[in-house]
Amino acid sequence: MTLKEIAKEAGVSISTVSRVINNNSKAASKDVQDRIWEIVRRTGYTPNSVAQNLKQGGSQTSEVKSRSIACLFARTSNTMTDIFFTSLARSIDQEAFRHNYILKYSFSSFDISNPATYQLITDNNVNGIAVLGRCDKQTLKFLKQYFNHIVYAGLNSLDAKYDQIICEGKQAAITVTEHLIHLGHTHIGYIGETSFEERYAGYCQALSEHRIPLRREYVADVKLSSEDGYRGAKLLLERQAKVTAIFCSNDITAIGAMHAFQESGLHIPGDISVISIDDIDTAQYLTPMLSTIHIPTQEMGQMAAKILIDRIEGGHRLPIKMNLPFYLASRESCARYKG
Amino acid sequence: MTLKEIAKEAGVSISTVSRVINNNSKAASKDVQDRIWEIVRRTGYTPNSVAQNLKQGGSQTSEVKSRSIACLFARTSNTMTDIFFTSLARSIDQEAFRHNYILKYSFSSFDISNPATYQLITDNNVNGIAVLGRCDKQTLKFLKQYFNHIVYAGLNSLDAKYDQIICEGKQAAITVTEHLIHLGHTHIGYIGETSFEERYAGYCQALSEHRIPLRREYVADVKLSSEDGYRGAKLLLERQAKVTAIFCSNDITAIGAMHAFQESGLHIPGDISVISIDDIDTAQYLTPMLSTIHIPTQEMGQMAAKILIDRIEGGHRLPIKMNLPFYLASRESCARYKG
DNA sequence: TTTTTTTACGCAAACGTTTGTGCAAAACTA
DNA sequence: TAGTTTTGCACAAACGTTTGCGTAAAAAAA
Repeated sequence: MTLKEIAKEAGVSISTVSRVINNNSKAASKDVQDRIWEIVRRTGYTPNSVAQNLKQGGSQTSEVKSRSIACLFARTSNTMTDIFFTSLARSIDQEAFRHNYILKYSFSSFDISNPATYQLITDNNVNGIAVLGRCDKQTLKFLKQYFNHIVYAGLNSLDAKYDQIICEGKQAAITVTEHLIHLGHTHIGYIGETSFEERYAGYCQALSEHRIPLRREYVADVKLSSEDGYRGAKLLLERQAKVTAIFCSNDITAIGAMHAFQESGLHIPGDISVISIDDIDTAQYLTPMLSTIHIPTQEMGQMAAKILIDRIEGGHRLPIKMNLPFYLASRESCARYKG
Repeated sequence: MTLKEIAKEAGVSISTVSRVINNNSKAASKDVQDRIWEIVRRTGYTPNSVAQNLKQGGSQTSEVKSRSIACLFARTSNTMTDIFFTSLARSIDQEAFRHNYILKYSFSSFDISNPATYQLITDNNVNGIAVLGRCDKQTLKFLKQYFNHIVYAGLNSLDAKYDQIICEGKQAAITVTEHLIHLGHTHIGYIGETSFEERYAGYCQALSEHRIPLRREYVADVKLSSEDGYRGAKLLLERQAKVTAIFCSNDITAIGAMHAFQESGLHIPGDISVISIDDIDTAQYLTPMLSTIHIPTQEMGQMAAKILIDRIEGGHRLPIKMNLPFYLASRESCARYKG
């Protein structure tokens, strides 16, 4: 069904049909309006959004009513199975829904050779993008060329010129590490990523501020899956690192690490304390219940979507940097050091 | 940049530019071609996909080269944080990528009042859709009107007229239940969804085939989060159900259930065996390691994408029903009944 | 040299919309 | 009744493409 066909059937011109459907105001007589709407309903006509967009938007970076946004995952790793990013994206989706926006392209890792990314960039139907996770300046600069509106959401701060929703990963790491220190631990291990990693930086800083030497053999540089956590813990065990507490980059990694320790007969938290960051849904149902930092992914995604949509609709304002608070969910996996 | 501008600058007609860029064959003289490509490169021209699509596709259900597909989540619950669906979708994304297809609209739950769904349906840029998870006939029928190509992926079979990739959830449930029975258990509980649920049906059937009465008080009808699993287990404990083994709908639920049991001082598998379905990454790193059914989500997603793309490109053939095998990952959480 | 084929390119229509302009007829005003 | 405003609608241009058709010039064949 097209406007043309409706027009023919109703015996009016295309423009009249278009006006009736869009303005639905007094662009036509009651009689004509009724006739048109009847046909629309009967035939189940829906406007061809492609044509609409062509007509309205025109040039590539359009500002038109496609009312859609995209999520881009900054890290090339297996982000889509990473619960942190998934719930962030999901929350963005939900909030967008409330504003009658839609989220497409929610899978694409940023990779210009990836057709999804390419199509995303050249597709003038996307009004703005949310960049999720650690992202370097070059990439952001590049994206800025193609998208009028960008909001970043993640664990580390950016240049002040970008809209950003952050929950300070470094601070969280410091909080975690100090929690262990306050419990009397001084031999604190780290399992997770280290390079360009805020959480590792926080770990180092907290140790240094408390005059605790950073020992290379206490650090297992691994990726962030359960398997990696398991391997990381095994590595520390093999090295016979005399750690009494472990800080894992995230909960998933912690699950793997805890298993490795328990497998070796160590008791958590009796023999070794474990703590991490994320607070995924299952964290409080593990045995022992995992102490972790709660990151408000729900709120972060919500704010990211809100700001993005606000930018799209409200024109330009000064960039916002929004800091959302985390909190320590102290549960069973950490105990006071009894030396 | 538009064809028009390029044409003007190169001193040729629009059609020539279009032909050069698309056919890149001998539609123009070497000289003209070079001139055009130089301008294209210099200005970074990219064709306006909206206009392309309008021209080519035309009507709503187009068959054109947008090379994009969509995922639709059949269940309205929190599917996007459900690891099972996430990894399915992710696998589809990866496979699509290999074929130079892209996956957009990966979040949308099927809900016609949801603008994402609406836009998805009226957006003629999507060549086909993959429906993930339990889906009733009416919905499929409805979708069939709007999409030329549909493939279903999930745990239960459909009418033979649809392309479908399935891993028999009912069979998996039977296998799980029989595994418990073979271990000597006769008082077997169930935690998870029951209505229209293949897994529950399998549980019932297995019990019945082995002449074990189905007891209502052994069944906790809950949703599928960890919290629900926890509550389900608590419920059984409160009822003082004398179960010696529990079958949970999925791993996430099982994590919550295990925690509830352990919290009550029960030992797994010493006092109670727990088994479930999914085999998520963390399952083997839990303590105790979770016995579960491994569902080949990776392969399922891959096949779904393959078939969908094949349909899009190869025209119509007879519908395929593909059954992928599961296997029992027997780990620590189940033990022989010692009565 | 003439005829035929090929090459190289332009013209214009079409895809389904939106929207400015124009013009009759109907409804007011004087 | 004549003049003015309003209403109701059609015409046509435009958005950026693709593509069938036409044709002049160049190349090949006769």
